[in-house]
Amino acid sequence: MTTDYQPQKIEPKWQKKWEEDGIYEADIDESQPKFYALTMLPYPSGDLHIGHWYAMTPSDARARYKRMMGYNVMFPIGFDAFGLPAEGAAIERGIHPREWTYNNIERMHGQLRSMGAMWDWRREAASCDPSYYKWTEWFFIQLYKHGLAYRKHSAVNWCPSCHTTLANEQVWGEDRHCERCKTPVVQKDMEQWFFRTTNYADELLDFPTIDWPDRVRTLQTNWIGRSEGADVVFRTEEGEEIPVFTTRPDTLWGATFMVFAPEHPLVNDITTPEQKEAVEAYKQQAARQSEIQRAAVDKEKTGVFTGGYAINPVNEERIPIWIADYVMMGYGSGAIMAVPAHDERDFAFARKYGLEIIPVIQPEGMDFDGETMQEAYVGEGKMINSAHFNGTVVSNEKGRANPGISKVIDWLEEKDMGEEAISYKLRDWLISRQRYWGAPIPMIHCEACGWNPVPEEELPVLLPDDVEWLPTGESPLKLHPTWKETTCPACNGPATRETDTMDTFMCSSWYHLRYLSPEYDQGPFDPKEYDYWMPVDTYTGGIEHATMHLIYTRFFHKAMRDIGVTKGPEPMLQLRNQGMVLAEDGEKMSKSRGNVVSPDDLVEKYGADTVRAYLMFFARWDLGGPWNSGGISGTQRWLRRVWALYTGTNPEGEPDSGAVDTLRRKLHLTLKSIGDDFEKFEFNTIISSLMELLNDMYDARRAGVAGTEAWAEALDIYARMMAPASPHIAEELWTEVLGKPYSVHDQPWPEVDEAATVVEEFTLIVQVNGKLRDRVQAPVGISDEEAEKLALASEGAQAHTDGKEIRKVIVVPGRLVNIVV
RNA sequence: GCCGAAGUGGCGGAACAGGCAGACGCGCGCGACUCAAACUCGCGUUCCCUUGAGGAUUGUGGGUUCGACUCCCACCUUCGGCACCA
Repeated sequence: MTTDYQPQKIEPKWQKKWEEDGIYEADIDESQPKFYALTMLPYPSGDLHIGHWYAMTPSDARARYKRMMGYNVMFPIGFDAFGLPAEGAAIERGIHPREWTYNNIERMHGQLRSMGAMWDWRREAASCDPSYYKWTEWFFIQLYKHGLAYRKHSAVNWCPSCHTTLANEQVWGEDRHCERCKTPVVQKDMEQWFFRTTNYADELLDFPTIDWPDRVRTLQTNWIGRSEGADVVFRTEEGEEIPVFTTRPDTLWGATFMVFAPEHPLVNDITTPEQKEAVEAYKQQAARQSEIQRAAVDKEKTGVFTGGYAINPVNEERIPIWIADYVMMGYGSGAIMAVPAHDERDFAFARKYGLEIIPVIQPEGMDFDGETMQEAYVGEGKMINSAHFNGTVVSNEKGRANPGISKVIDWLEEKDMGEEAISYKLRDWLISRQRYWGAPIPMIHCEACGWNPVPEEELPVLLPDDVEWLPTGESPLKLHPTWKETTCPACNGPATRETDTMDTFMCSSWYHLRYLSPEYDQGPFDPKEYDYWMPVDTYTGGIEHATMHLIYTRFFHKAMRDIGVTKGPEPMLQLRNQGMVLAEDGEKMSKSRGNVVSPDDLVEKYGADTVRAYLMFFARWDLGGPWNSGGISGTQRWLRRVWALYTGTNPEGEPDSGAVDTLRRKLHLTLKSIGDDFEKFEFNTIISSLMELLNDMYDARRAGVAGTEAWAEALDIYARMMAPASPHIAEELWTEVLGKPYSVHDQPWPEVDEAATVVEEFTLIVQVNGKLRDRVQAPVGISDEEAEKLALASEGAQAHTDGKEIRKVIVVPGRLVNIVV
């Protein structure tokens, strides 16, 4: 009667039935604990690739496991559907971005269904849908009304290939390239919309209530880049204030010159006529350089004297002001006090240009001389050359924890020369994009009234359909003849709409909220759904979003909490990152390299259950690694053997003594470890445990266990344990082969029978000098003395202790005996 | 340069509150089934040698310990992130 395992037949059948029956539809149910399992939403590129499968199927398996554990689990899916590739298709092939996007979504629906995941399709959301971006616009207005969205003129990152500005987080790597298209960005002076992420810098550094990987916390912490120190006000000779930020106010007496960023607004005022030419030349060169990119990493410092002087407030010293491109306009105040004796960069600069070096911190037993110092001293010591602070101890601590720094800050504040200050590397989030396919920024500009938000009752500001793309790559919104013409909400006079759209990371900052109630039209989400489901319990996705999406979405949540829209400190309680599946050659998969692994082909050949299991099995989920096409036959064989075991004929015979206990013990130990592994996201060992148990079940069947109660129990539990990883075959075996009530996915996770795992005997390891010499069977609970006796008497021990003096015997109860000779 | 992660058979990987290294799988070898192949099944598979009561072995070198893949110190390699951040 044995038929072959035919996934191509069973899988579509069950997928259809599960969806028709709505078994994965999760609704509010106060009688059950809720579990919101979320996986990062895909961009509708048109093809679900193996990386999506690698990210999603273990997340699905774990959501299924949680469901069987008695949680009311919601596992939604949707599309991050705005973005540039759709416009690329429009330019290249003349297809409207909407059409291209929805065609792709349609195709990906099929692919997502082929996975056999427990998506609740009723909760699907696509960010490009007007019913969605209406609320993206609405959120913008809330941020604007609460002073968290603002417009400013500044130097911004421009991607010449995408024809748009980018946020700081979206510029990557040494060559400062666009995160999306890898083109090096250039600097442009533009007026743009920003969100005040920096208001939340300190709160974003705090991860008290969430279980997130250290790696992500570290990346975010470094990205936010908090430094403690002081703002100190220097002055020009004319009395103009020059605020500077320093982390080392204790070295103020060693400031022998100042350095301004070339773009610093005071440069023109302080430059003397004699220096004008040199300064102008340097400024131009610096501007050009930032455009060509600063190629050299360790390039030599350059700079030019402005001819101007500043007064150091602590000692009234007159010090020269230079400009140099190692000072950035975007950090601190764009000007620094230079203390060459105690800062490596300032030291290099001072030596090169022959500037004075005055040591002000000195460790015990040293006698620094500015003329002869070989390098900057950055360690601890006592203050010298610092007036009444001489002798003050300076430690290696940062900020207030350092007694020297702390005392100087107190004194500066007392004398009104400066104050304690904290500086961050984090910049405000630039959200304007000069693109068409994004959520419109719902703002209107009027010559008379300035900027005003579109009245909320007029939302959404819809994207116009009749648009044209020029080969220049410019946004069609700007070029549209009438779209931007409107009236001012304040004075009713003629006004123009903002033609920029929002960064798509704004859309993805709140998609987990739209999933709650994608049809809801009284607000971005139904508060009842929010109160039941939020926060997200488990969030899975790639590490590459550590300093982009994952910072933005935390900011968004906190800002909205302060505005009164969301609740609680954090949106996602637990985060786990999967690794990346590389191509078989160890390189990144890409169409141009031709090394892409297609999940569709694999599903067609092996079935979804095999692909799912292999993705869970072939690598550590958090690390990923190169694809190995050969290995998949192993998981395919496993499922075939499972099938054969359930559908084959069993040999006649009575069970061997002990075989039943052995099987039950293994069964329940496996059950226990699989549960632990699901909790810990260790998916590879889940599959290997199932394989191991299967081997033991074959052994048990050979030993005549088939037909016993324990055998029936094993078949029952095994099918349930497989259900999360390989849902289709589990259902077929459960419902059709075992004839149990549909559906296996509505069954509770089996309970571990602790009694079954108990053993009477164990293998006692006998070591001599830490080396394995024998193994003997011993009863559980054996006394240390008995164990020692047993070990000493063993053959292996005898051979290695013969004629030697036994110095010591260590007994580890229930494990081993180590004899030291 | 700074921060972080990872180094275990031919390969992917198991095992770490310190206690049998190499589970599970791929690959490979031998055998069974077959006219043959595929499938399937069984056995074997860390390395070395003088083949046995043998030795070595978890990137390298030290250390702690009766005992180290696991803890500590130093270093090497690979991969990610940041990069003149004052």
